[in-house]
Amino acid sequence: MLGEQRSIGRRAILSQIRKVGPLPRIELSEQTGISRATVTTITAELLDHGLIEEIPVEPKSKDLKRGRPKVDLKIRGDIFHVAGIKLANKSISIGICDFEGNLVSEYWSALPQTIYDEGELLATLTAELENATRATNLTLADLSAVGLGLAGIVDVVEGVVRWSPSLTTRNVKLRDALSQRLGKPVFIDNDANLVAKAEQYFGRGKNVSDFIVVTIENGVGMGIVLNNQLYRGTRGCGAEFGHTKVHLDGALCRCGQRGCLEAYVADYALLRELAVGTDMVGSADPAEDMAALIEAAKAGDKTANSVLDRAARMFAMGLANLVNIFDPKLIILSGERMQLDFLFADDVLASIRDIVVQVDAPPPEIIVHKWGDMMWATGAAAYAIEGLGELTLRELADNVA
Amino acid sequence: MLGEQRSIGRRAILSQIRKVGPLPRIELSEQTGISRATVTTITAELLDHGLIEEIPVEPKSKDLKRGRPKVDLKIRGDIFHVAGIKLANKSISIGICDFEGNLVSEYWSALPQTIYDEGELLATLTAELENATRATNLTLADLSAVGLGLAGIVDVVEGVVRWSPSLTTRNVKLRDALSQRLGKPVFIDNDANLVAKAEQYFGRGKNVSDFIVVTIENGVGMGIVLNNQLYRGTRGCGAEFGHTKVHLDGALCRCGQRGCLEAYVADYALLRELAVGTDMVGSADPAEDMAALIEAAKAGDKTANSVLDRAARMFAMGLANLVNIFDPKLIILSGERMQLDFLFADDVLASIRDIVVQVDAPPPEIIVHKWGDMMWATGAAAYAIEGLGELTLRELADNVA
DNA sequence: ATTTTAAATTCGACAGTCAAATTAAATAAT
DNA sequence: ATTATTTAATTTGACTGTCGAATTTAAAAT
Repeated sequence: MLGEQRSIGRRAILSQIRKVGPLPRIELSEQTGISRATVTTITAELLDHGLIEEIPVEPKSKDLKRGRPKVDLKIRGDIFHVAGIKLANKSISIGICDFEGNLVSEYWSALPQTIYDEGELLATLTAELENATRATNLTLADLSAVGLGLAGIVDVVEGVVRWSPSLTTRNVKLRDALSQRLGKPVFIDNDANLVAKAEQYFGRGKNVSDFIVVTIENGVGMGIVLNNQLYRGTRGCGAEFGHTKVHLDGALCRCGQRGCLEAYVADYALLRELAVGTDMVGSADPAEDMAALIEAAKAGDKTANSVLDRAARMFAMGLANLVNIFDPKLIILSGERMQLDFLFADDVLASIRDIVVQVDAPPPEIIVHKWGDMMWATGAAAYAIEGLGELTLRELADNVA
Repeated sequence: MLGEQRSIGRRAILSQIRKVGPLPRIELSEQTGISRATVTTITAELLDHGLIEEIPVEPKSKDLKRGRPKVDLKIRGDIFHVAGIKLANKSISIGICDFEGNLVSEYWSALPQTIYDEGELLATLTAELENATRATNLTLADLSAVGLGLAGIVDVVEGVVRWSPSLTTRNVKLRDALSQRLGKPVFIDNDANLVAKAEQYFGRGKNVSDFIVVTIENGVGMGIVLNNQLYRGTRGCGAEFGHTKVHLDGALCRCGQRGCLEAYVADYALLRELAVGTDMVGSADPAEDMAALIEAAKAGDKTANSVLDRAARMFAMGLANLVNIFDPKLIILSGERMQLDFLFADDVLASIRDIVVQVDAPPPEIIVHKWGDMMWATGAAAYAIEGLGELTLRELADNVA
């Protein structure tokens, strides 16, 4: 209980500065409800520790006013650098951000393997991190923290990967192992959650307290933000949107079960339908086949349209269920795969409105947000920034005490 | 920010006393992390205002120990009495509780109408409340607050019933209207949420921070407790579990849409299947028909079993989706309708385990909790108690300030 | 009676917030 | 140029509230 109150204030002020960008103390006071006096003392502390900085001048804003000019405060970007890593199926992407969240450097690399044992993965991650820093004027030692996202089931509290398609063994204590190896704090999470983090920090969820992010990559992922924080189930395996059942004894899913949403909307689900009775597919590359499918549909091919149509309707049904369960303010469909545009078509989104319980209030906003390849890594970096900020604040509290 | 810290302490201590029953100050201190000194001052305040009381003696516990004996503190039941009202389709039940949560009196009455305009409903509620108090040695004036639950979509923050099958008009400001009429605070909510409240305060969710309650009455309802508090969507229309879609273009639901879970598991859904091609149903009373259906199934009738079987599997699928989305620690199937036992059969619950994403951690516990008729009203009363406690604490803070 | 033990209270130090007064830094007026 | 005005930020002093340590209280053990 001791020193707790000040910690709350510090956290409130720091996160407010991060959220609404450069702003003067007086507005901080108004927005947080903390008195000017206290804002002064807290910001002095944060300045002292280098977490924030005053912006030299404010070049003469809109209208010239008299009185002592405001002094803007902002997060000091150059105090820390962090790396965000997204480990994908056969590739890895790494983004290096400063503490303000500016992407300083991007790195992408193909990987020879898809599945690793713990030692191999640690070695690979370390090596690729070094590669990524080489492209900048930084070294590995300059990074203050690392965020890592990978597919699978991740116990965030313990830092353990319960299961991942990228790992040969279960229950790998990846966070601590990597942290020890790198000599700096590491934060790991499921990759769908990282997209939610990216949206929350840098994207369309920036000032929204409750929203849901649905991603389509290979599978269908989901991140839930409630009350400004990521909701993870009790075992870290909630939010398995792709494996919610949309049909009793339905189509077979990669996971071995039947009727999963994923088994109706993922690449493989669409392509296997075409495998019988058409010659539309057959190249070795699924991406190529998907392109052919979409092309055919656009050209008016009835079979192709039928396949895509059902997928879209199943997807709409899944989304409608999310609305019925969560009644969120906002759903963000986030991803980079343009070829899945058909799932995000306006009429799909419109049809959701019809299969949702009706109220007088406006239905939740559903928006499509297309990101580049770096989105995932950015989310991982956001997670590292958040964790690092928390660590630093705690350290600060201990120092003062 | 002023006086806030003390408020936090007060709330923590009061709710801890309520949660773990009579306990001495020293344990309060340990459990809340608040120092003994502060516990003394806060409990003194609460005692002063009559919210809690010391239990005269603790008759000599297990082993005789020396030292100053502990003095247990408990919520003072007789300081307040509240009524909880559940407005059902053609009946109303009212429970009167003391501030400790003890059910002092139960009342049930059939209603002549199912749907009311605002004035009629207010009059009915007031009249029935008076009837309910008549059975006790209390009068309406002795009630300090009233909780009311009814089916429909309720905006809890504004106290407005957006829509209800019991009301002829939409957007009725029921809370304030009833509050004004009765001259005491009123709290209203959706009835499924009230069951969750009942479980949280008096039932199986007592010391669980995150759980989901599914109720089967006429429809299928759900209440979600996350982080110790009820989750309501942004428009107060989340948690519509009964209207999540389990089949694309599926069975027609009462709500006019297709494929709702309710359209597969509710009474009317089962009976309408039997209406064609069997003579199993046909009495005027659905309850009687349901009994006949279940009887036939037990006797081995293939059609009856087929009907019940599909309903059970659909129900399991819906529950599995909840698990996949929320990954809760606990799901409580709460209700009184024994005739729906088939939905709660062990093999149904077991089958859920198979259609849920597998992890090493144990799957969520799914328990069946059968309550009596008063459950709903008890939940409404719990809501009133909670709200009243909050009001009283706020008042206390203002008085001191 | 006296000692021992443990709960509860009291006391004084300290942390932290805030309103009000003061200082700082700019423009406007003379 | 100098003074007045205006507004942001800081400083000051009062006050709230928490906590550890010392003290008091109420019992059993000696």
